[in-house]
This record gives sequence, C-alpha cells and structure tokens, in this order.
Amino acid sequence: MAARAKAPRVGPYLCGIDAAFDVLSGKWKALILWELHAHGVRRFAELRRGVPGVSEKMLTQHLREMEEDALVHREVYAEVPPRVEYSLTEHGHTLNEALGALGAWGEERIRREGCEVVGGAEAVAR
Amino acid sequence: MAARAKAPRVGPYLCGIDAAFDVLSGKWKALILWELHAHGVRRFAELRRGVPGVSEKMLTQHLREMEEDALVHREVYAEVPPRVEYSLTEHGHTLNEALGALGAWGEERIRREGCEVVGGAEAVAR
DNA sequence: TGCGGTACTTACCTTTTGGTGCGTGAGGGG
DNA sequence: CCCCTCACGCACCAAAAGGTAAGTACCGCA
Repeated sequence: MAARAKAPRVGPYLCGIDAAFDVLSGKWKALILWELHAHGVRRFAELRRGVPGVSEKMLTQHLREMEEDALVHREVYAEVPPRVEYSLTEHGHTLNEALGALGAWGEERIRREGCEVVGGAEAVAR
Repeated sequence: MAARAKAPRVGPYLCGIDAAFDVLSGKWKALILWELHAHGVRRFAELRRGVPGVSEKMLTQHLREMEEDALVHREVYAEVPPRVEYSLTEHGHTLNEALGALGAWGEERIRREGCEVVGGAEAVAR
C-alpha cells in the first residue's frame, strides 16, 4: 500500500477515470475531501469527529496517501500539545470540483431510491 | 453482496458522492460503463474482450449489480447459442456524463505524473 | 468425434481492506 | 494524582473483494 504509487495495475492507467479512482480508492477518502473542502483547514481530531465512523488508523493512512498524491497539505507545528493542520492543495480543490457532477448524480439517485422504495430495479429502469 | 441494496453503511447515505461511489464500487465497473457507453450495445464475450484483464466471474457479478442498480439493461434471447445483450439505461448514460469531469481530472493527473516523475509530492503541490 | 464458442455458476483460495486495541510522551484539568 | 487529549505507530484480526479453475448444456465446424 505504501508502494501504491509504484504499482500500476496493468499499464500505467487505462483511462482518466481509472487514475481518478485510484487516487480516491478507500472508504473515507471522498468524505475527507469533502470535509476539508467544506472547512478549509482542519486538525486531525476535528476530521475524526467530522467523518463519523472512521478509525484513527484509517484516517492517518488515508491522509498520508492523499498527501503522497498531492491532494492535501500537511502542516506540523512542533508544539507541546502536538498540532497538525490539514488542508486541500490546488489539486485537491480541482478534484473536488470534478466530483461535483458525480455528487449531483448521487443525490438524484438517493431521491429516486427514496421514492421508489428500492428492490424494484425493474420498476426503476421502467 | 447480493443483498447490497438493503445494506446501507450507516445512515442511508452520507452524501451524493457516497451514493455514486456505492454504485460503482468494484474494480471494473467504471471500465464496463465506459465500454458500454462507447459501443452502445455489447454482448458478454465482447465486453470480456473489451475490458482487458477481467475474469468471467467478476464481469457477471458486476453486470448483475449494475443491473440491480438500474445502470445497465440486460436483454436475453432464448436462442440456441445463448445470446445476451447489454446496454446502458438512461441512468447509466447520465452517470457516464457525470463521470466526464472526473475523467478529465484524471487525465490531467496522468500528464502531471508523466512529467514530474512522481515522488516529489512537495514539488507538485508547490 | 473432438474442439471451440456462448453465457454463465459454483467452489475454493489469495489478496486487499478496514477495524481493534495498545503504547507513546508531555501538558492541562479535576 | 490520575486520567484525558493530541496525533499518531504498531501488531494482530476479520471481512470483503477479487482471482482461478472447473463444470453446464447446447451448437456449429472440421
């Protein structure tokens, strides 16, 4: 996992979607991105509270990977109670914007599901 | 896995991105979507050839899930050599369009990586 | 008559992913 | 005086995802 940057799946990538998905593969990455986008700058414990259900291990791991991928910026203050601040880089911001359309699609899907009670894929597809 | 439609992770969903990602979680789903989008209608074996590296099991599994999620339409012809044709539903098409921006972002990322040789996250983030 | 193709299903195995819980070391509050 | 907070690191474990290989029933082709 640490060597993910050097382990392409077959060729480097099959297409752009593939590359984008690689960067945010992980249960919580999109949520972290969103949280960071919404608040600008967040500390570790704030993110932990802002992303409900995430474990400390996963949060660190995902943050490190996103840092490697140049999506988030990590600022460490060598203070007595350790303080670390996370924020989005420019690439992080543009990724978030690219995610906008997908988010809208997802919300429409939630609406559909909410109305049609799920289970009737046939009915949804009409 | 078959009961995925009834197993929300914590609440129904945390946000739209979450819902969209749920629908295309799986190593090959995006590629299948793309392949179907590019060719309109494809048979099982055509998809198998069009998505390099996918196993038959995974292809069936993903196609079934995408059918459940109303992304693809499955047309079975009760003929002697079995024939099954897959195509995108309207929801599949709109999802693909929503994926467009993400794909563009990914391709830009590939370009960046190609130029900057990776490893210098600091240099990339600048 | 044996092989390849069509569209799967099933069983079994490996890899990957995520979760739990403990340790760290200094400061601040009850 | 004890425990809690911050921001992790490490070891171990469970679950899920994915891969491999085989079998199915039928056909056309050589």
